[in-house]
Amino acid sequence: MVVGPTPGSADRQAATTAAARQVLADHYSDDKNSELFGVTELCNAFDVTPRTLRFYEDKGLLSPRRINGTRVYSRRDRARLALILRAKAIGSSLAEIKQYLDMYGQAGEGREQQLRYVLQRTDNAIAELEQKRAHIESSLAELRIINSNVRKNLGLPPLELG
Amino acid sequence: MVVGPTPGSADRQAATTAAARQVLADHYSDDKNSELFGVTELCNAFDVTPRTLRFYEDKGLLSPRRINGTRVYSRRDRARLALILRAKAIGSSLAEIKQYLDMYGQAGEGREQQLRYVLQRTDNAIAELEQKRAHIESSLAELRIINSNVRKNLGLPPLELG
DNA sequence: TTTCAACATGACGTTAACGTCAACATACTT
DNA sequence: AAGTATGTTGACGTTAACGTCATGTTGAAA
Repeated sequence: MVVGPTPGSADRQAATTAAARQVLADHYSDDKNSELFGVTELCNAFDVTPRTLRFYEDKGLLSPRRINGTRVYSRRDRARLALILRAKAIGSSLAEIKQYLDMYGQAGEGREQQLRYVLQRTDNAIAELEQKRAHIESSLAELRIINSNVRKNLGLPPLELG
Repeated sequence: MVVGPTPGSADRQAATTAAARQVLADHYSDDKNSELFGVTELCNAFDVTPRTLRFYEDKGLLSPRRINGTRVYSRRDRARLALILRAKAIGSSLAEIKQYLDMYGQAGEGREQQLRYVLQRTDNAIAELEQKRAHIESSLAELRIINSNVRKNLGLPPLELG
């Protein structure tokens, strides 16, 4: 643990990595006696409509269990939904997200051929995400200059570091 | 100038900022005797179709001059196109991009009321971009764990730092 | 038992972002 | 002059990602 006024970037990265492990753990979870969620519950939690959940199910992105016809979502389903929405927020299509979710499925088992395929895919996905991040950094740099200029013209102090 | 084997993050940020200034300079350029581009020229350069350029023009994102009816694009138009495509790549809609481009327009002049409005908008845009970046960082962290696990299972060395 | 709220399943409608096609003008080459 | 390349404008088609009904079912409350 590091104590101090400005948490270093190392801390942030460690926290991010820990969060990532949790997401993966949820994803791998066996779903046996894990807590279950109803459709409205999930809809409220993630601010989506039932139609959206059904649409994702049609597209094969979600596959909740059915109890008497009614959909019941597991913790794993919930984690997948979170991944879907996050991926959407950075501009991925549902088709891409489907591929994306496959990578979260089985990274431990499988024959060598299968493993190499997963490896290839994650390599590509990582490269694409880094590319997107670079785009964002560019946009941020430009907006900060504009922002700074406007602030100067208004006689305001500069922005704090985000 | 810093010389060394591993260019520090400070260097990268400086380069990014410099690039950002250039983009803004292009955007502010007067367009008088600046080099001009034809439609196919731009299409090849950015890998888009003429239909796309016309569509953006209809939407008010581009407004090239006309010479004898034929569209002629200035350096400024080119810069705007680059901004459009970059914003698209991180999941912005054309409607959002239109707002976005407005912020690049005039950040120097305008009455105080106008300036404060621009300030507000850039603040918001910056916050949203940082949010997207956080999403990307999360995805990257997860994919790197998966990638690392697969590599371990294949007896391969870990990935180099991106 | 009726009633009611929450779920289900089609089926059709809608918006964004272009693709595609037809028909025409302009300009340069042969 | 005739063809060919390159541009223009409609106008309609298409795909993704849902929204919006209409209609039927089911479990719990009144």
